[in-house]
Amino acid sequence: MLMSQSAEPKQLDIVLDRTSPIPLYHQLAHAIEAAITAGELVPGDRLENELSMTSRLGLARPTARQAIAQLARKGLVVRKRGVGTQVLSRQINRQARLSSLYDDLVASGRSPQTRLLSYEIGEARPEVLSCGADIDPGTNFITIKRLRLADGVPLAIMVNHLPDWLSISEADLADGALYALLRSRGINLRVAHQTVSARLMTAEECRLLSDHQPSACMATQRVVYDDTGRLIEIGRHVYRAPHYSLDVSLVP
Amino acid sequence: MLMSQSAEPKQLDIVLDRTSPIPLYHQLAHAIEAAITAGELVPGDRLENELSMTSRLGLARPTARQAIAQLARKGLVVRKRGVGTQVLSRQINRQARLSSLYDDLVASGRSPQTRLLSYEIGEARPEVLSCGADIDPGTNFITIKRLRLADGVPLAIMVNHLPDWLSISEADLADGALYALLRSRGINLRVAHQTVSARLMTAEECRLLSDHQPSACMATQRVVYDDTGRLIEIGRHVYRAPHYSLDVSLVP
DNA sequence: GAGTGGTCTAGACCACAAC
DNA sequence: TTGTGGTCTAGACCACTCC
Repeated sequence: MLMSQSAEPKQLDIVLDRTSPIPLYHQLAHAIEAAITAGELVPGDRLENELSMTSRLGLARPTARQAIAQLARKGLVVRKRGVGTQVLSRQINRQARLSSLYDDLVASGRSPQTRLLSYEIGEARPEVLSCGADIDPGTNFITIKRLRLADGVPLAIMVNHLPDWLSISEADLADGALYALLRSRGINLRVAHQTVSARLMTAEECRLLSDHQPSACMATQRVVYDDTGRLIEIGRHVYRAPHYSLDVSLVP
Repeated sequence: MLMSQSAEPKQLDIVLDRTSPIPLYHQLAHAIEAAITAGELVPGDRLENELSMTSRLGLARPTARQAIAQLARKGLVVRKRGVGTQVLSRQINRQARLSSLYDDLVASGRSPQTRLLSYEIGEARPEVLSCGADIDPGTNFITIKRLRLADGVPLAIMVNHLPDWLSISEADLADGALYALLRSRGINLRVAHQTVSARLMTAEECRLLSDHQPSACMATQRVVYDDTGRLIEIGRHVYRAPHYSLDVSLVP
């Protein structure tokens, strides 16, 4: 039912600004994506073909192809030789994001708080060196331990190790959103490797998370780099099980 | 330390086969990737620049760009305007795969077994309809429940729902590798959405997994499509906590 | 200023799908 | 046979980085 052929491709009302510093292929991709998310194009609809689109918009074919290829990589459309380009179901379009728990809580309308439990600077600890990243042994790391609460309820214990050239101070951590802080410093988080496992809480975790009986928790470890390959963060987080689930989109 | 500039870009010994049906940009990307994984290019090395590479190999620039852009998207190299293209650390190159537990066990040298607990065909159950995928209510689904063991030890309980047009029979499931089976039918698994959470086992899970005391488990739910947007599988799996961890690479 | 990648053009020919 | 996307060429100009 998804791939029912609509007989006629839909022409979109697209306006390109050639004076803008934004690349044309990006403007085009954005316009098509907007039409899809706005429901102007629904799953199964066929896009206007490349030749028609390029002549109508006054573009060269490779420019339009670059835009559409981007959407195909994102899983918004499928391209089939001899057939055309079709819009895919919105359900499969969610992308894996490198989001923080803080952002997730804000997005879901809850009010997160953060309590800084400890802040230390020192040489890389064994658990940092053993995380799989290649680390210059001389590098100093800032180690922070924080408790995250949502609407007053303890949710997670977060231990983060950050290279000290980032110069993150205790004051920087006051408002709690570590990834927002990094982004504001012009760091583009690029690729992360994350391991997730489940286990019973330790007694200390139980105490910090105000659980009276030991229950299950989710333990994550992530290694985050920036787009130039610099190691930015190693995080070991423990989440109260019933209060948190991890959403991941996999692209094989 | 990672981004130390090597003064001289390294010229690779690349042979392209213009009679091959494999696209030139793909041959080139593969050759460069092979040089990186073989250690011929090490992290921090600079790639030969585009103009030199294209004139040396007799290619047009867009062709070479397409190859290098592919590697940049995979996180193998970084490109910087005015600087060049550098090889990134191998540590961050692991990609999220849509792998099955079966493949993972084989890869780690253990011998997986699968026991089929139940096999039913019927209309979509509520838990299928509520999974977030848009499903034609009339579609029939095959529901299978399996127990996965590694070296004789129960590891996971797996419940899968598959649309019946796939015509998966009980016999098909004998050797256990569901994803391998799907691939052999020419289905390209494309995008999945997966939710992971931790909780305590239920009594029945405890019994099936031969755990005498209730312990933590990891529960995953994944929705899998193919590259044309067809719904292929909905899976709800429960893993014994200490025996399994999920590896995920995130690309924001 | 020299060297790099980023964008864009205006074509060409081919492979595949549908009719 | 016609229409579609897939690949490829041979250039052009621009923006950024480093010296």
